[in-house]
Amino acid sequence: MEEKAVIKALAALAQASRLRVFRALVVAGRPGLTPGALGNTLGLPPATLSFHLKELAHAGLVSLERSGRHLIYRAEYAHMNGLLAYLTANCCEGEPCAVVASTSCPC
Amino acid sequence: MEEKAVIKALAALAQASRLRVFRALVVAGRPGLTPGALGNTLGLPPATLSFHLKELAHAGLVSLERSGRHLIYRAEYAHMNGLLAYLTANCCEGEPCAVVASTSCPC
DNA sequence: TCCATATTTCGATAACCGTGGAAATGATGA
DNA sequence: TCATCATTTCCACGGTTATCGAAATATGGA
Repeated sequence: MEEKAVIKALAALAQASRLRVFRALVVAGRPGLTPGALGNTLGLPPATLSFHLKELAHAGLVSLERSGRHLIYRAEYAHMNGLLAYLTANCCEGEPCAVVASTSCPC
Repeated sequence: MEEKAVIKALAALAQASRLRVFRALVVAGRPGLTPGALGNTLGLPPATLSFHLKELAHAGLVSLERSGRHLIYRAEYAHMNGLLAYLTANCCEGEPCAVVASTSCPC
């Protein structure tokens, strides 16, 4: 993962409404959530929510799929894991160190 | 870790200069680095670097210690790990999932 | 005490970001 | 085709952020 993508992802998450949206999608897992459901849960007006979802999608942290007249948003676990890995890479000059924020999420 | 702290940490990292500073400190490990060394490595003017270091310190991502006429900045691994854990908590509705960004860094 | 070096604070500027109402777009079923 | 519901785009406002030169503040050594 490149620095630019990392910064975009971090910036996307560094905002209360977006972090909540993303967390809700992370918890939701495979089935994902529609903007309507997210809006109800989090109490965000449609325009605001749409703005933030686009921001998250741009950052690669969520994906969307149309299903009838609904959209389904899902967390992109691989991208999130790339982000975590970037932050911990080459930690501590090779000293023994348990971070190496693991792996991938096969949800 | 609370949402507010998480957002502060993410915002602190969502900026190229700061991310580079933090990464340099993560790699440096226990010995840490002085602002002078960071400035040389990253080519940042003193005022800019100082601004960013304060930002990182405020976010809890780095700590500093005075040593003679030098300051030593270090990455706060525990805080970083708290951040990673927050992002992956309760992932995927309890489906089996390898994320759970591990543990702590005993560097 | 005084100097040289390390680092921070001040201040000004330009650019970016979050918010949400109102209007537009897109999709479906009748 | 039309009515309806879901979602996005447009727009304007106020607030926050990054940058860095110049000046101020440590600190230790001579």
